[in-house]
Amino acid sequence: MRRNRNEGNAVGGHPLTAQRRLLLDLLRDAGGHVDARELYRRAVSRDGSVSLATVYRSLSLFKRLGLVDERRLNRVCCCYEIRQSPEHQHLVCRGCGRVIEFRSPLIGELIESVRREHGFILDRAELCLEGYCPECNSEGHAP
Amino acid sequence: MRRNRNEGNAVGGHPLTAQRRLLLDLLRDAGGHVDARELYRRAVSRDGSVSLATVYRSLSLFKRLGLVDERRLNRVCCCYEIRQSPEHQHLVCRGCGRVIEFRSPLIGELIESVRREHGFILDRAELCLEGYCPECNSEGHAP
DNA sequence: TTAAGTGCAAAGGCTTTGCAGCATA
DNA sequence: TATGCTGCAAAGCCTTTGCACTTAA
Repeated sequence: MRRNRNEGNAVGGHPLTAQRRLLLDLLRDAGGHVDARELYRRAVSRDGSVSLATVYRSLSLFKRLGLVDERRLNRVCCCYEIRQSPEHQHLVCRGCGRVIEFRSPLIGELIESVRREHGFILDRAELCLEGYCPECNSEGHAP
Repeated sequence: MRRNRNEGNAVGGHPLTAQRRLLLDLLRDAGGHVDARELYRRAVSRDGSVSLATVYRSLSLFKRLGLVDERRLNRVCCCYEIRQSPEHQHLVCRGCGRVIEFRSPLIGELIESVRREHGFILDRAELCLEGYCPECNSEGHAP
């Protein structure tokens, strides 16, 4: 893919090239939990000439601009997701591998209590809960 | 280091070799937050012939046996720590990099609420809070 | 012309694995 | 002897980086 003309909107002062637009679209469609490799695969299937380096560089830019969040949902690699309005956390099922998003007011309370007790100003809270979902529990997949 | 005679206690049915004993000692002394590379450096300084492969293999064994916990405190590598009685979580300062352990009853409440609302049985909760500690805040290191 | 984005390939860093040798039972 | 641990080296992955080319202002 040769770089196309700036496609209208810029992102944080950086031109929205065709590659960046494609990657942002894919991230939006994915609705979260895509790793760089998978994003690259999807990008290539739409445009065979996108490079993996551009995927990483774009993700790095999106992170800096606060457009996407980087999460560690497994041991090996990072997952990326479009930043959404409500703060949310993840539940990972060790049995079937699926990831569920959830929200809880307790997270906010926790952050506030840490600020009160330790004087920390927090700008990022990442909570990863692992266990077994109801289905895997009932089917005896849990150990 | 040639393998020494089993030094008394076995760990989970596996012999406590000199290497494993050394690594467990170092993990205990470290009191948490050591990555594999650092553990390897410390091990080598006490015994020049320990290999990095043994460090990883031992850590993997310790994890399986539940002796150590693996944490992701930064983007790059894992940290390991001896499993301690009280559940605790980590506060990471983005300014000076120091890591503070803390406990909160809210974590337990959170796990219970997830069980109630989603039916998940959780066996691992990893919370990583990032921000700026009081010192870095007052010195203006925070952005 | 200048600054910045891209693709390609190579390199970097962390982790795992294959293999042969040796120790323990 | 048989099993399992170790060191060494190589390979595997994920991610970053150097370079030359191209594009847009």
